[in-house]
Amino acid sequence: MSHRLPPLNGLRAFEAAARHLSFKIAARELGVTSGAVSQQVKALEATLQVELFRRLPRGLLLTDIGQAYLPDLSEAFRIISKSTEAIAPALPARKLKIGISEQLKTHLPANWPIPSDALSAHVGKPVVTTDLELVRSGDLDGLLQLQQVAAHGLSNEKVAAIKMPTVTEPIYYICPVGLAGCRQSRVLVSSLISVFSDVG
Amino acid sequence: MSHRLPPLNGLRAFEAAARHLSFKIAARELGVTSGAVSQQVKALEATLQVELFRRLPRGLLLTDIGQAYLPDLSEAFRIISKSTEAIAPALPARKLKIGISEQLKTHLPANWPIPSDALSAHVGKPVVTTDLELVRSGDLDGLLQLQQVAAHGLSNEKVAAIKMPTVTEPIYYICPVGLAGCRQSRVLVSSLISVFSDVG
DNA sequence: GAATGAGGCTTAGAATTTCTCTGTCATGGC
DNA sequence: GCCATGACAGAGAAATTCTAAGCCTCATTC
Repeated sequence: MSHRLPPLNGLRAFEAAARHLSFKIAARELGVTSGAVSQQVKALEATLQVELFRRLPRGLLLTDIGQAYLPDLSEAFRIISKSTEAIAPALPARKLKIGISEQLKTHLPANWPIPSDALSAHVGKPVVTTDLELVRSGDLDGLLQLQQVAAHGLSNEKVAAIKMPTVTEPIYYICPVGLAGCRQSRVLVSSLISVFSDVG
Repeated sequence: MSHRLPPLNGLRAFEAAARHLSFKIAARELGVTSGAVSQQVKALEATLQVELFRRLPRGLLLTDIGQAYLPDLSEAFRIISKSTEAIAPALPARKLKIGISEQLKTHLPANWPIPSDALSAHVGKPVVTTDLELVRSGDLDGLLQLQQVAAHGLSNEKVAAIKMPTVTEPIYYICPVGLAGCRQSRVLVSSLISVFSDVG
């Protein structure tokens, strides 16, 4: 059986907004701006030729059609979420935001993480910085650099090494303690080991 | 309840390929190239960190994981398809491929159909041509032009009019008889009437 | 064995979609 | 009246998706 499906990302935006009756809150949940949610829902309404929401100055009301649509969509997404969890228990919540030092940057490929590499699903494009405060504040999830620095309160481990002709430079991964052993971090570390060398 | 969802378009590609055990056939069903399906499935596998297919020189086999995933996905898409049908009975199957004459083109906005307009969900970017054979062969779904021409075997109707200072130019819509009254055509015609004038 | 066709893979770049940012508008509360 | 809130709109940036072309591994035919 072949399905005829509307824009799936638009459905996701609608479903989140319908649960909260708010583009603003849905945007936060989806990790995008409210303008993006607004555009997605509007495009979906145009495709379907139906009105799903009544817009108020401060929030949304579901139309009867929107109200009828929501339960099935929520159920479908629940099925997808549940079955995805069953086959891939550790689906990453989002990509890690990593900072890398200028020095380390020269050793990495220009478009690291390589788009076709599995790591790119777990780590976003890095920011070039060594500012620990960005990690402490939560703006970044971690830092990768070649210098060892004091990083009180954070996990600070030697995770890989760059073998050069005369010396071996260790790579340090500094991140909140809670993220140190998480799946994304583990994938990041093993990717670094395959690009460079183990800390051995 | 908030869902954690993998790339939905990737799921769509996987589900179609899994039903057919063929990227080629799935591509035909989805209206894209097999390369596109291949890339989508590969990206999904990378995100989930699982193998969903075993690739053979001529076709696919599902892995155990892929086999486990398929029924739930098919069910979720069936729910979405069914509930979408219930609220929007005439979801367009695809966008109409329309040819417009050079002359008519000068009267239309440069980026017609306007992306934010409802028509853009029903009609793709037009091709500039007056070649009726493209309609007969199925390469185009219809032609819009200002000259009346003989078009045996096709529907050939005056659908709107351009009011100029000294004269009124009718717009002719030529298409296969079967498409003349379909939803996309009707949206197209009413859009032309709102841009220009009724044939009155 | 050689030639050919089938279908998946890969890559680069084109095309499209999605996103962000900024400013506007209509409230709603003080 | 002022300010805050949240949806809307548009332009352009960013990301994703797509196409086209060529490569690879078979499987079949001559």
